[in-house]
Amino acid sequence: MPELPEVEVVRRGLERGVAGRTIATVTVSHDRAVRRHLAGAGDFEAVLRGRTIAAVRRRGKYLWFDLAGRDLLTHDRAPHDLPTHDGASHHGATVGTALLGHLGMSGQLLVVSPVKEPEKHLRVRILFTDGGRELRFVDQRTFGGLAVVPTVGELPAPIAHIARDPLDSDFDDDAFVAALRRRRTGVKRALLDQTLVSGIGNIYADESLWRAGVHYARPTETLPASTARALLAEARAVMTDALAAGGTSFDSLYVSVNGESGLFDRSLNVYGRAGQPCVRCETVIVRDAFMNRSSFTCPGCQPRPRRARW
DNA sequence: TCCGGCACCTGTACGC
DNA sequence: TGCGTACAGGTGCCGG
Repeated sequence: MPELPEVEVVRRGLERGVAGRTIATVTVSHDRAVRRHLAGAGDFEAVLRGRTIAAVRRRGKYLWFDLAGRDLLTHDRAPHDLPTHDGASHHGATVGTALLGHLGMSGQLLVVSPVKEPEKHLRVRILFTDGGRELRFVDQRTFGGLAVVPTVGELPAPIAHIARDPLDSDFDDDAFVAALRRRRTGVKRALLDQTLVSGIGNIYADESLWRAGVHYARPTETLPASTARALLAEARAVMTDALAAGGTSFDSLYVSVNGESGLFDRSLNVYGRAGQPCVRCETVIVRDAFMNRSSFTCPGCQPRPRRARW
């Protein structure tokens, strides 16, 4: 499942593979892949033609391509008419255009030869004017998607609410610790809230909690600041390690732009290890149902709080 | 405003 | 063999 380290690996590959190139044609073969592009698939294909990719950027698990050149989105409408996620206007702000993407559960952005056979779940194909390798969005479960959106300031408008991630140099540790302790929820639910801290998904939430010795159902308001700070440090460490290993992969659903899988799954200590002994204390790892998914914990290292909350 | 539950998807594994 | 069901889970929406 692509979380921050996996998305960053993909971003770096895309930066090398498509930055500076101009889009020739776009083909959408599954409308759901562009469902966030409200004007529809035909418009999506049309507005991208002739645009040059200036840079490939990321916040949390979102990726976007900054588009240079003429600004089709602002051509016919004044900047203050541009919609945002909350309906707010941004009169006077710097407005640009970006191709925004999210990999969802199973999305892949591949840079491949135009003569390569189409993948079974190929959803969007982007060809470039130089005739070189093309960009493909492949997504089995179609939780991911692409959209052409306005950028306001440094961010695409639809993701203005996404918090910085722990690997971002401008991430504010003190503000995070304070905000986490103000919440009235379970600590894992808070870690998965992308408006509080971005980039953490189910795998790295479980790994971070295990490293910090905190149970996922620990109420946030009972966390001492020192524990909250330690948890953040572990989240940062586990994602840094995963990034260095090229990301985590359990199967072929997560791959880099070259189609290669990461190796970090060999380094996971608790996620997916139900029934196996904890590498730290040898207590058997357990799996609990949580938020319609799974939580893996070591009952020895991460005792369940008396007052659990999730 | 904050919090929790759930729909959205498809391929795979497993039990009967 | 074939069918039904559980499971994987990030995000956004909606109701309380």
